[in-house]
Amino acid sequence: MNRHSSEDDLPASPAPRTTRHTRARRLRTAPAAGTDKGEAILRAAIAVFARRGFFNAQVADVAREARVAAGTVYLYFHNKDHLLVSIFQRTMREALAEGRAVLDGVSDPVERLRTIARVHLARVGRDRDLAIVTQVELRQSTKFLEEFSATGLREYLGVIRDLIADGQRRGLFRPGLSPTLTAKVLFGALDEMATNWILSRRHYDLAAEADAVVDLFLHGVKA
Amino acid sequence: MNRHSSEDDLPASPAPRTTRHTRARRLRTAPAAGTDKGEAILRAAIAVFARRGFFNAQVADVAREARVAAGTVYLYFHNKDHLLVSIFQRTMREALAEGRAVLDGVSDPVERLRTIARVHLARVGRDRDLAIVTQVELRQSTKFLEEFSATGLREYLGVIRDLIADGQRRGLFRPGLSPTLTAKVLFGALDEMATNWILSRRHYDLAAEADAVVDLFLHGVKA
Amino acid sequence: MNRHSSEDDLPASPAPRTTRHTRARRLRTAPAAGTDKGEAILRAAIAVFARRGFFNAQVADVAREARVAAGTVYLYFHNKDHLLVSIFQRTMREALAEGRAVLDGVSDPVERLRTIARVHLARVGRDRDLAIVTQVELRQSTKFLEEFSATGLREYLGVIRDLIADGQRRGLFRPGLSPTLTAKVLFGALDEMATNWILSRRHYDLAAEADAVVDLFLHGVKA
Amino acid sequence: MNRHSSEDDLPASPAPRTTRHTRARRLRTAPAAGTDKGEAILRAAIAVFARRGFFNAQVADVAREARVAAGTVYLYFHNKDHLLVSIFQRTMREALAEGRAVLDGVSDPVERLRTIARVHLARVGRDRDLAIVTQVELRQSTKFLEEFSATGLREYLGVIRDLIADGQRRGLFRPGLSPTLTAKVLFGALDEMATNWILSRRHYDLAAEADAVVDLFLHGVKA
DNA sequence: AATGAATGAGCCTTCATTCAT
DNA sequence: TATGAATGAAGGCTCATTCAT
Repeated sequence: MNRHSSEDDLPASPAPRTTRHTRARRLRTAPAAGTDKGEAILRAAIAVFARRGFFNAQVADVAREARVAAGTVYLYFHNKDHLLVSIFQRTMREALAEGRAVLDGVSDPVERLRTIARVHLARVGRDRDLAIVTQVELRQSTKFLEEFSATGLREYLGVIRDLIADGQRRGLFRPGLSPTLTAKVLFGALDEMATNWILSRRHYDLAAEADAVVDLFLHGVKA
Repeated sequence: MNRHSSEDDLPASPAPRTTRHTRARRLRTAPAAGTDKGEAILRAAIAVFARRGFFNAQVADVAREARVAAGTVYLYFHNKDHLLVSIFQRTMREALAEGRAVLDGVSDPVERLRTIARVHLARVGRDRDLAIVTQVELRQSTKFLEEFSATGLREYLGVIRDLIADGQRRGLFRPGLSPTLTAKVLFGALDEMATNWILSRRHYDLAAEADAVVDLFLHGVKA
Repeated sequence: MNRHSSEDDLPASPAPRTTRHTRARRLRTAPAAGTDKGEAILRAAIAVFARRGFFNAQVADVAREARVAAGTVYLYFHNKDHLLVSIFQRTMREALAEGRAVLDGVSDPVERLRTIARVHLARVGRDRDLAIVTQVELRQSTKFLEEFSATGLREYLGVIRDLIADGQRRGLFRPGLSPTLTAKVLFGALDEMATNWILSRRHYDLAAEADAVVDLFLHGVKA
Repeated sequence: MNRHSSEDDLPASPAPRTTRHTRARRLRTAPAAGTDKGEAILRAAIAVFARRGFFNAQVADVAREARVAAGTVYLYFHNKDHLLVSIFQRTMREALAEGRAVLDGVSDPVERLRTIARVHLARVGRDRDLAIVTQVELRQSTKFLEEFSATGLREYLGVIRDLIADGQRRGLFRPGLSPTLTAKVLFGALDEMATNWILSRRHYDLAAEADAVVDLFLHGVKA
């Protein structure tokens, strides 16, 4: 983790230069998924980072996995770090987009909770390599974690927090609870389920546990 | 993370080498805490790993922080990895010991839950550097995480799981809950509180949140 | 300075390739100056080499400066070295041509000396970028220097040497002097004036010093 | 020529740390010549740079020539550039010291001139590898040249200039001459003799030409 | 036991050059 | 002719580890 370059967003095919003298390659925000080389490199990075860990993975490994020359990686990403950051940003953006889309028609706080939990775990459970990267490799350093925390997590916790507050206003949830703390508890529970799933040898259905977690979150353990 | 050497336990005062070129040095299991150089090196490692991250920290940094020559580190620890593993093992052992001691006279499941939460967060909140290492640096790779999971976490979750099952038997907790999942949820909640505290700029009292978490865990959010 | 390709001369409009995969492209000897792309590339190279130094300059920089694609450079020049060699050869040729033209009607050895010095310094002082390349960048390696020495310098020194010998024959110059050494001394003096001018922050008139140098060369320092 | 590190002076055996936490290795100014590793590396660098040119030389080559591991070079020099800078600084310092020592008892301006020329050419002629480095490799970039100019050359020219001015005051030299220009002319002449000697295949005695150059400088070419 | 100079394998990144379009 | 995306060899530098003292 040498230098940080969080300026850019997602990689893509080297974009047509808008100005003549663009030195630093501008990278488009959304590559045509599955079509171009940047996409292939990013996929390769996910696989390689998951397999060997970010620090042990070599850029050459990623290039090989993407069936690309080593130098080509640098046409699409500023450096090794940027690969990880890009994976994170892309994942976060897609997750939040999916979440918002799914939550769109749901106004009942309880139902929203259930939806969030299901989408969260279904997403993680869908791509094990990606899950390893986001659940493990991304949390390598406080630097990344802080970025993670500052960027995506804050927003995610915000959604839950608002939902809780809304439920309290509607009289559905206990008024004494701190929405912030409550949001952290739910996220922590889901995150732990995810991490446990990754570390488990068994390939059980992670999403299937969403309802149980929400049930516990709603009613507690007390009889 | 080059090679792995999980064979040994905690470092200690270097035993006399039996042969001249003993590659693997024999390290006592339990160093007289706080007394010898191995202890100083371990403390230094915690500080340095917290400050710069495990991968960016150099063994020479740790040695300097411990006011010791670089080579000396290798008299007490097999390699850089072993420093991290030792920190983890020592922390885990102490945490479990403290937990057991405190839980010793407490039989009421609810009270046990409260105790666990308080001790957990108080421990993390007591030493920020150590917390950074255990909450962040230790989770760098699946390799470490798996060891973490296999060694300490399993036991920790076991304690909670048993407690839940006991509560269920006593009719205190809802019978339908999976003790295992329930344990993960509680651990996840506490762990998230801990990680959030580390990433937060504010130095609030982490332990103070234990009761709120337990209350939520016990009664859920539902009104 | 990877490979050397001193076979060819100046770049020109790319000749039609005879075979499909002709590795060495045939380049005309004398491009229509100022008209074609090769000329633009050469100019760009001078600017870029002067600005960043030959080794730090990238071929892509030259291409960008010439408003041409990177690959186009290779249609006109064999490789990066060839750019430098071409600059040198062109400059040398032009300098010698100008020198000969100006010296054409001058037969008096003293006047010839004065003319040479004036033309030399005026030439260097006319184009600072080019001067940087010829005075500094071109002298990077013994390889280039040897070529420089073998090609242009030898001829240049020859002109001075003959002039000195002629003057001696005419009884104008001291008979004891070695024409060769004397030529080197004059060239060294002029060259040093040129290099000093480049390194100086002040943009004084270099050519204005020609007469003083010649005066010194003619009469020495002795009172 | 990537980064520049002109802060330090000559390399030497890793100096005993004065303070405990010296991160950046301080390098002593004058290594015990011929005794330590830094010296050996510097000698190796001169040989390798002379043989292959600075840019084409690899740090590994230098290390091999010095019979040292590649990493060891970095214990004594900050980076590749620093090797070249160190050669230059050391040479300059020694040359100036020798010059001053030899000039010490000489007050007659003419004799001083003769002495300077002899010492200058004798020095260059004494070590061909070193001469190649200082006459050729060191003049690679304006960056180095500027440093060269600013550091040693300025002082060198200053000595000649003062000598000229002194001679003028004493009525030995022509009053109309600019001491500065005159100094450049002499230096340029000597420098050219040196460079020519390097490029020449014949291994003639460079120092032997000193008197002829000075004679020309004193009396000019005019009969 | 302790030191710290020395080692050398390892890796990210650059950039001259190619070639399909 | 022209393009510029792709290539991949090359090399400076780091740093965990060793070992002579």
